[in-house]
Amino acid sequence: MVETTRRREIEDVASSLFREHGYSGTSVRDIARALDIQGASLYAHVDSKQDVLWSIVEGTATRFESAADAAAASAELIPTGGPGARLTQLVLAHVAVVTDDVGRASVFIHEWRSLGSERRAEIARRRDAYEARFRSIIAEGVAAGTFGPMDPATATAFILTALNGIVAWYRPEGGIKPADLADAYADLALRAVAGVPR
Amino acid sequence: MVETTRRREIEDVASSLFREHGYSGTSVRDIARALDIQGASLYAHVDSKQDVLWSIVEGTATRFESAADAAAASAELIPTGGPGARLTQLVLAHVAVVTDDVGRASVFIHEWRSLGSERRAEIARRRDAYEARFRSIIAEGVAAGTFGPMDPATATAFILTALNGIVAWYRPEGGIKPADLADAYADLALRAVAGVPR
DNA sequence: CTGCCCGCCTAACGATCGTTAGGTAGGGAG
DNA sequence: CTCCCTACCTAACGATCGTTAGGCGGGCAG
Repeated sequence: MVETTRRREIEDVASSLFREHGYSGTSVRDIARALDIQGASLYAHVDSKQDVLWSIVEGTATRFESAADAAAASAELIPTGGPGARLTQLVLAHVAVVTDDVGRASVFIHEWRSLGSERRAEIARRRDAYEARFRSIIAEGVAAGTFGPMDPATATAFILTALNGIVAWYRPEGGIKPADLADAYADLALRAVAGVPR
Repeated sequence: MVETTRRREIEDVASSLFREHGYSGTSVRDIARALDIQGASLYAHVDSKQDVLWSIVEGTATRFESAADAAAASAELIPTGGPGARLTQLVLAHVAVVTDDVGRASVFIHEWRSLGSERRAEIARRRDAYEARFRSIIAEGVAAGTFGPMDPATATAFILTALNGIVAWYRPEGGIKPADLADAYADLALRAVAGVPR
């Protein structure tokens, strides 16, 4: 069950259907119809409908984690890289992953609850760890006086849900360049946590 | 089809089930089981499953609109009420509606796509109008130099999705007081758009 | 006491769900 | 030419979907 091209096409159309109608709201025959084949023919390429969801969710989780790793590594290279620079890199990386494939990102963000309990637990754990990257940077900035004062967990929730909210409105054909969006969102996120002269 | 107590109970359990499993992922028999009655018995109180979704979504839309009206009226009374004060009132009002009934808010935010096309179009129109309240205040602040510089539409998307993201993590029993959350989110939103000394 | 209405019941309908079984056309390899 | 494998097909399965029809008990009004 390890195809390359056809399997990829299946996950592509499944992503956009899952994004639009949800996992439960999309039938196997819906996915097949988008590929101009019969519903039962899909089972030559996938084990089950859950299998398709898992591939999309797990693959996207890995892409987010890899991008965050790369962002942390690149922030390490900045000589003056305090919490502000590190948070900026993390936000830029997150937005890039989202805009690179909005369908898959949307499914990862919203449809992971439809997974079976063991797989759902794994994703929950990895999401917590991912969120902790943001939270610890913000906590560090608050402790150093660069940010805040504020509750790091609340600020993390605010920023991360704003970034994930991109999937609710962003359309690649809409004319907004991904890099511009990432820069704008990094500015907004940074200002939200930055210490303010009151 | 205008019950008071039983109908309300039905929409309450439907809200939490729709929130957890989505509209498509929740069956009429699931809703009935939570009320300890048979699936078919629900039809003594509602016209259809879509009817339940519509009641929840339409009622919640109205609550958001009313709260925003009240927020605008209260901001009017503040003598020094510039865009900052008006945006603060709007954010406080929005967060209050969300925390007052997270289940209904979550369904309104995520499940309106499952409505029929005419009703979906109505909600889309009302959401656009609601979003425009935020956008015009931000645009005004940017024009006055109080905010920005930034694109008001992008900033609106950032803030509004952050506020709506509350439904993804907030649990009333979690110990966070709604008023504290609203204050913290208003601070974060205001700082995000505030002009920054760079 | 009688009758009615309200809230729930059981039974069933046609449609659609995810999935399996078994078959077939066609192209590339020997 | 033959064989096989890939990619698809038709047909069907049991389960579950939203919804309708018709019945039944119990409390309230007359």
